Amino acid sequence: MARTQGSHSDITGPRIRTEALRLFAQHGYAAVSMRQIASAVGVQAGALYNYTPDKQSLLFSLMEGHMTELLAAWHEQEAAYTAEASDPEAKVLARLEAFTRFHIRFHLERPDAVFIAYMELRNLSEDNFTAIESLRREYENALQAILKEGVRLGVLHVPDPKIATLAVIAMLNGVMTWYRSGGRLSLEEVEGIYWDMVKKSMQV
Amino acid sequence: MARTQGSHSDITGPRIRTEALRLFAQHGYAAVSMRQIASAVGVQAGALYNYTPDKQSLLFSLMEGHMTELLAAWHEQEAAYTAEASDPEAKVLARLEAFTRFHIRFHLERPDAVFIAYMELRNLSEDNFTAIESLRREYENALQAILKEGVRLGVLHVPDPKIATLAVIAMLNGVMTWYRSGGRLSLEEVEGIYWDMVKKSMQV
DNA sequence: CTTTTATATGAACATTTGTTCAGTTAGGCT
DNA sequence: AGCCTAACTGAACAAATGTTCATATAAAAG
Repeated sequence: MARTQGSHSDITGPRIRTEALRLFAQHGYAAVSMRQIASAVGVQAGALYNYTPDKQSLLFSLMEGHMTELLAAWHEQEAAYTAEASDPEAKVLARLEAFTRFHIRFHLERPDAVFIAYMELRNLSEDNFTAIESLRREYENALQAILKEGVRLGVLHVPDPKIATLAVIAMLNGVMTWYRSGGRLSLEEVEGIYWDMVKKSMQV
Repeated sequence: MARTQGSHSDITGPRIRTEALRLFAQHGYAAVSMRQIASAVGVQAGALYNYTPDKQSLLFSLMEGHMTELLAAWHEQEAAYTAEASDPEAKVLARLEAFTRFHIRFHLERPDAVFIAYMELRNLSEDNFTAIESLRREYENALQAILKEGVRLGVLHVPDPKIATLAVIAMLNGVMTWYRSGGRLSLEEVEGIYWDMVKKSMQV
C-alpha cells in the first residue's frame, strides 16, 4: 500500500537525485561511485537501490527529467507568446526572441542538469540514448520551425535552417561556460547581447 | 644511450597516443582503463608505463599537444594573411574570415582531440588544468584581438568583445556535433554558412 | 659470439567498483 | 499493545581498477 504520510524520510529520493546531479556534473558519471552519492546524501550505498534499480537508470532518469522539463517549459512559454496577436512578421521575430531569452534563462538556472544532458550521452545504453536524442531533436525542431516560418515570411535570411538551428543553440549554450550570476553582466544584459547577435546573424 | 635505429617497435608510443585519444573521446577518460588502451595497441597494460608515468599524464600530454598544435597552426595562418597588404578595414575582416574558416577546418580534422580538450578538463589535476586553461585563453585572445581591432576601426559592432569571442567560438564548435564528411554539405559550404552568420552577427 | 639495453610480459598488489541481501530499525495502522 | 512494512544498515561478492616489478626477449653494439 502506498505511504500516506512521511515515515523514515520522504526526502531521501529527491536528495539522491540532487546529489547525483551535482556529482555527475562535477566529476562525470563514470568517475562518481554509488558510495560517493550515498555519502553525500548521508546514507549507505545499499539504500540507493530502494530508489533506482541501478546507476545507469539514475543517470537516464536525471537526463530524461531535464529534457522533459525543458520541453514543457518552452511549450508553455511559446503558447504565451503566440497568444499576443500582431502581424505575422513581427510575431515570428518575437518568437525567435522569446526562444533566445528562454533558452539562456532556463539553462543558466540549471547548469548541472544541462551539463549532464549533453556530456553524458555516451554513457547511456543504446535505448536510453535513443530516447534522449529524440527529446533533444524535438527541442531543436521547435527552433527550426520558427526559422523556417521566418524564411517563409521573408523576414529571416537562413540559407540552411537545420544548420542555423544547431549553430544558434550551440552559441547560446556557450553562455554556460562563462556566465556567473553576480558577475559583471546581469542576466537581462546577457540575454540582450545574445539576442542581438542571433537577430543580426539572420537578418535579410 | 639513445636508440639510433628501430628495435622492438618504434611505433608503440604513437600508437598508444592514437588509441588513447580515440578511446578517451569515445567513452571518456574515466571510463577507459589502461588495459583497454593496451589491448587496442596490442600490448599488455604494463608496457604502457614505458611511455607514460601514469594515466593522468597521458591525458594531459594529449590535451597539451592538441592545444599547442592549434596555436601554432593559427599563428602560421594569421601570419600568411597579414602579409597580404590592403586597407586596414578590409584586412581585419579578412582576418576574421580566416579565423572562422581556420577554426572550422582545423577542428573538423581532429574531432577526437577537440572533444577531449574541452570535455576532460575536469579530470585534470589542478596544475595540469591551469596549464591547459592558459593555452585556451591564448587562443581566445587571438580572436578577441581581431574583434577589438574591428571595433576600433569602426568596421565591427561588438558590444562586449569578450562575450562575442566566446559566443563565436561556441557557435563554431557546434559544427562538430553534426558535421560528417561526405554528408550533404562540403567543408567549403559549411565554412561559408558559418562565416556568413559570424560576419552578420557583428555588422555595424 | 657476447654483452648491453630498450622493450614487453604476466603475475601480483591493494583499492575500488556496482550490486545483493539477510537482518535491523522505526514509524503507521489496527 | 502488537503487527506490518518501507527504509536502511553493514557485510559480503566477484570483477575491475591503476600501478609495480622480477623476468623474458630480441635487437643493437662491441
